[in-house]
Amino acid sequence: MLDPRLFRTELDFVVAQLARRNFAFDATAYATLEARRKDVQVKTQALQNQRNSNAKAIGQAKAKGEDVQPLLDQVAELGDALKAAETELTSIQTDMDSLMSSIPNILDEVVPEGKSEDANVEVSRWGELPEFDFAAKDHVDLGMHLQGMDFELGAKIAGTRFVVLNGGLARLQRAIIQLMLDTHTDEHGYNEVYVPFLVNTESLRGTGQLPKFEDDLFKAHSNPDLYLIPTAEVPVTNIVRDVIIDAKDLPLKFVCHSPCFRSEAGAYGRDVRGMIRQHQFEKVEIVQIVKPEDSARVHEELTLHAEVILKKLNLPYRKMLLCADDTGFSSAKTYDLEVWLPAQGAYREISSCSNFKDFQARRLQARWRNPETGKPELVHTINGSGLAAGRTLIAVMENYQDAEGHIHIPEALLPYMGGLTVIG
RNA sequence: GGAGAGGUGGCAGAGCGGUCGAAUGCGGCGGUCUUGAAAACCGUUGAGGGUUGAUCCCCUCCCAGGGUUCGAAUCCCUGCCUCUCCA
Repeated sequence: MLDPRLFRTELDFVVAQLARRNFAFDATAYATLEARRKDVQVKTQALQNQRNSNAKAIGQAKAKGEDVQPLLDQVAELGDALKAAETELTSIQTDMDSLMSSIPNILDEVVPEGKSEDANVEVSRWGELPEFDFAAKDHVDLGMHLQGMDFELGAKIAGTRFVVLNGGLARLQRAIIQLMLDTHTDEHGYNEVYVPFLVNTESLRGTGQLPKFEDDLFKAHSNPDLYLIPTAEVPVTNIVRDVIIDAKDLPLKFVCHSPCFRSEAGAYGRDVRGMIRQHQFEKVEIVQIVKPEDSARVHEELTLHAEVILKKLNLPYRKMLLCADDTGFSSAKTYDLEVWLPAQGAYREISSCSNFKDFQARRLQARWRNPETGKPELVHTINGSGLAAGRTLIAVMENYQDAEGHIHIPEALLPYMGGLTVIG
């Protein structure tokens, strides 16, 4: 949610900024609605004031034992007028709210213009690409060869875009998750949390998935108020919903491992092969709740925290600054980390680190008490995958394969593999 | 699954349908006293919104949503949540 005051005071600026996203904002319709809101709100409050003073007068007259019937007659029609005004105001406010909550965040000034991922800007690149003296297999061939990855079984049990991992590969994914959790808690100072994987509409509204992106979510059939989380960002960030945080407790740093569930409604036919795009995948999410003045710095820092995992696994990657059109609805600025997949000969997204500034905080009413003003002010929220575990598994498999189709365990994962050094 | 109790300000805890945004205690903040601190005493202390140049002022909020009433924290209905007892 954007600051309503911004719309009242700098409408032209807002319209121009939203245009960068290709978001056509109807300023005229907004202005009309806003004018009506003001008008009806003032009217309603005047009527409420009248009702209150009438009631008070009647109470006082009654206390003195006076006859209140004349007063009662006097206020007879007030009730209907007030009810009508309140109904109209509520309806305007509902319209205003749905309008406002469907508007994306304003982009950071450094975000490049662009209408597709081709316009994303490479910020940095790390690692040396592996060279094989044989034809590198992709993770699907490797996984089937090792009898550790079964898509047909996933399809039988659940449907398309599901997988069953078996034996060493199942353990490898768990090792990857543990490495991430240990690194973020022990080395980066995050607090590990375990959270619900089903969340209510309030929570999804708070982080921005609702109302616009319901199609991307799985909804619980028996309880229409519950959805499977598309990312741990939702439950974790909602920890601070409706909270006023002490300045001394900031920043709050959370790390959370969870499964993620996505309908992939807009992705028919994309990445249908393998584990790249599944309805269910594991992810370790890192989240920071910070003072506004810190968010730009922390966004860089948090992205580096995700990069540390790739470096520990010695996986080549590049960091991309997403362009205007590729930046998510709630985000002001996003870095994607893309890992090298030898079989595809391409870099693929493995982490997305975003600075939401106060956009989520305003929806969440997540605030801190600024000691300088003494007032509650909105926090900034920042999060990123650190990393997507399923895709990390793929990357490890493809980058650490040998000519026999065996997977050599990266050194950083050995402590978690129970003595296993090679899968195959 | 059955029976009951309850959800009030940062916390604890009052509140005959009529100056109740809400007693009181604790905590927080400011002050007096003190060499300093503690104690004691005095004062202060919720959030959102409207209006305004800024105050004043006004509105809303006592779990959520409806209802009754001139008037609801208080009465009625529904939902959510918490607790106790029984199975």
